[in-house]
Amino acid sequence: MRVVKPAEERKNEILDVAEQLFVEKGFDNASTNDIIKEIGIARGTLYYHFKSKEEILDAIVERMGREKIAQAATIVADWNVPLMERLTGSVLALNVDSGVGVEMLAQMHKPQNALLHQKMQESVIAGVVPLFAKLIEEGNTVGIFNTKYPTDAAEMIVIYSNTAFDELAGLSPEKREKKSKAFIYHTERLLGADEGSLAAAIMKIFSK
Amino acid sequence: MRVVKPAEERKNEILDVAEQLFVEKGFDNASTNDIIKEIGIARGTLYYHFKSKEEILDAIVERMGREKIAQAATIVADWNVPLMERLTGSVLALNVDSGVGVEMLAQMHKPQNALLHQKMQESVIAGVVPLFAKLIEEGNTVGIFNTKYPTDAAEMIVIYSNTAFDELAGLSPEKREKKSKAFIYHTERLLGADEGSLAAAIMKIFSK
DNA sequence: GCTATCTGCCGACAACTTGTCGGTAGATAA
DNA sequence: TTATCTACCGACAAGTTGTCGGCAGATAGC
Repeated sequence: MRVVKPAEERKNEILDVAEQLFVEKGFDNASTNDIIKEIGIARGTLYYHFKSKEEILDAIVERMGREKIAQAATIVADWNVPLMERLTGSVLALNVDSGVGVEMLAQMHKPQNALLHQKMQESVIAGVVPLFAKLIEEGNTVGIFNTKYPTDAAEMIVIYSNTAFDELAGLSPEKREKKSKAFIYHTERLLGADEGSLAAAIMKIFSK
Repeated sequence: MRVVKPAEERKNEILDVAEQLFVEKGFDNASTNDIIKEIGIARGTLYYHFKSKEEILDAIVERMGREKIAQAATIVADWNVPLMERLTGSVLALNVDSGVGVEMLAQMHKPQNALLHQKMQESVIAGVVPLFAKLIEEGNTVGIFNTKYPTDAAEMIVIYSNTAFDELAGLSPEKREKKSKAFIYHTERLLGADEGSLAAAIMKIFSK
């Protein structure tokens, strides 16, 4: 018996299942057969909605990226919150919180998911770096930051946080503590902020 | 007619061809058939020397990583050269020079090669970061650097340079110029070096 | 109400993939 | 001179992605 659904619905259904499988087993190890069996549709149906496996991956990345960027954007745009907290908050959102769960992020950093991870990184960088750059420029004029290259500083922070935050997962509490402090320390330096100023903002976020 | 070679030789032959194909077409798109046809051996021969395609990749990464690390190590250990130049020299070696050519590095950063790239990055980071960290500590005691977290600073520099240097390739000369300057600027800040001190060291290297 | 079309779906099939395995050639050892 | 051991061979199993002709059921046109 065949079940018919509107294209958008089926597409999302496929993306949901594929996303889970890709993250869980890795893009290469999860086959299109796994996807269609899980949903209970035929081969042809899958290829009716997406023209290749890679296109499914791209759609997933697009979707996840959009969510993350949107989330960062709301934080960045919240004028009620001090500048410094908006910056740290959105960096955190990008890496630990975010629509996708923590365990998912960990999965994404496994070698099998290198492609997914890289595409996500590109997507997020493209979307978020400009936002951060504006924030940093704002900080420049306000006087809490001081840097000649806001965009590049933003890029460096995003890239590093993205690759370093998952190392954190497998570390002992002390090492994690140290690495986090180091990250904050270096972010302050990159932005030309006073030592400890960012750390203070982060404390504020967590005490809320 | 069958040609017999000592295992080591055949292994290297396979690695050479595989490396070229993986970089050129991507790990997934280059098939083991491509490899054996190019060399002119049978399927069984390939799997006699390597137990999987992935093992071939790992061997390639291992070999490339070893070369890069060795190269960085020689530069770092050259006591005749000033500290600052040793640091910049080895960062450059890691990214633009090195045994593998420039065009190869560009290929390696294409999405198809995400896995190769990621594994290489891990390998290089593990090998090079400790070297850099020592160098930075040395700079701390000498007084040209000033940072609380030498290891993390080293890591940040290596990771960022590794992902940012290839963006450079596709940029206009002016943007490239600006991005390079930004990178140097940020490296100085991370290390707590005087502004312009690293830039000067780099000039020295290129004027040689 | 009766076709025609259009949308979503089906599953067999072609053309690949990776990895296995029994067997073979030729150098080396006994 | 025979046995063994190393490197090699190629057919094959099991699985992969993507294609394609055709079908079912809602919607549109008459």
